[in-house]
Amino acid sequence: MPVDLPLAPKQKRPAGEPCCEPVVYPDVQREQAQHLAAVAKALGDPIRLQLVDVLRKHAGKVCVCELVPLFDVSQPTLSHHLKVLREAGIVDSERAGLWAFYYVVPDALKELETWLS
Amino acid sequence: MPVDLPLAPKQKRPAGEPCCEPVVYPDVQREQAQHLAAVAKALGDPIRLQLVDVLRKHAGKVCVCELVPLFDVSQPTLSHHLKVLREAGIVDSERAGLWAFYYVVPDALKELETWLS
DNA sequence: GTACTCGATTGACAACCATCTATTCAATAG
DNA sequence: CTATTGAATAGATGGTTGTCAATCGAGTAC
Repeated sequence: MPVDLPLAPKQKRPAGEPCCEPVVYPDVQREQAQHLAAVAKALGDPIRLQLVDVLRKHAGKVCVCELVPLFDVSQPTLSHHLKVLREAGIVDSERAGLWAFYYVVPDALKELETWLS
Repeated sequence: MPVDLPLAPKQKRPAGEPCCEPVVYPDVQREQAQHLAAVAKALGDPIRLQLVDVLRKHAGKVCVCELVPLFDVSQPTLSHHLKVLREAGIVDSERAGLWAFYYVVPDALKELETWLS
């Protein structure tokens, strides 16, 4: 994840010259940044963040019917948020008859946590 | 941050009754979730995440003129992203003559990191 | 079978977002 | 003073997002 920008202070510079040479950003990092940002983006809604919070607290699988009454949004809206989290790879679901049970994918948040620390 | 959902399995239930009682979500947590989500949202763009990454790697303050050539976006667009990060409390800036130097606010990401772990 | 229930999907709509070009503002250089 | 420069702002635009009401599909209960 390191970048190694050649970061000269450049307090003063000659008038006509450019301020600094363009630095190539490694593509590997760019891809990882895209993934990290995608996870962060999925967490960037209060309802989704609380959903993840609830699911993580109850380490097991949680029925959607338990989740809906926790929030002041309609059932389709909550279903949409769960879909966003699923597509970001943060949660997954399992059906049992009529019910759907959601859970946090193990280590799905680890990469972001590592980057943050 | 704990939630303490009374999470009964509810494998089967009588037909007419509701699936589960509504559970009150503590308002304290709701506010914290809003803050955490705001920080995550600001990180939810690849360019902004890479900006934070660059600024964190170079523990000092970095001139905007160093940052612009790193990305394939115009200078106003980058300025916009820096503003978003500033308004989320993640970075701050300091002017020295014509130049503006940005840096990551110490511990700005700590709350999110703690929540993630 | 019919009636009902849970959850996902669809379609619509307003709000927001990332991006650009053009401009402005402040500071420096001459 | 004027010209130039680094960065922020304004305005426009196409795309995305959060939300809801309505509907659908699959499973269950009778």
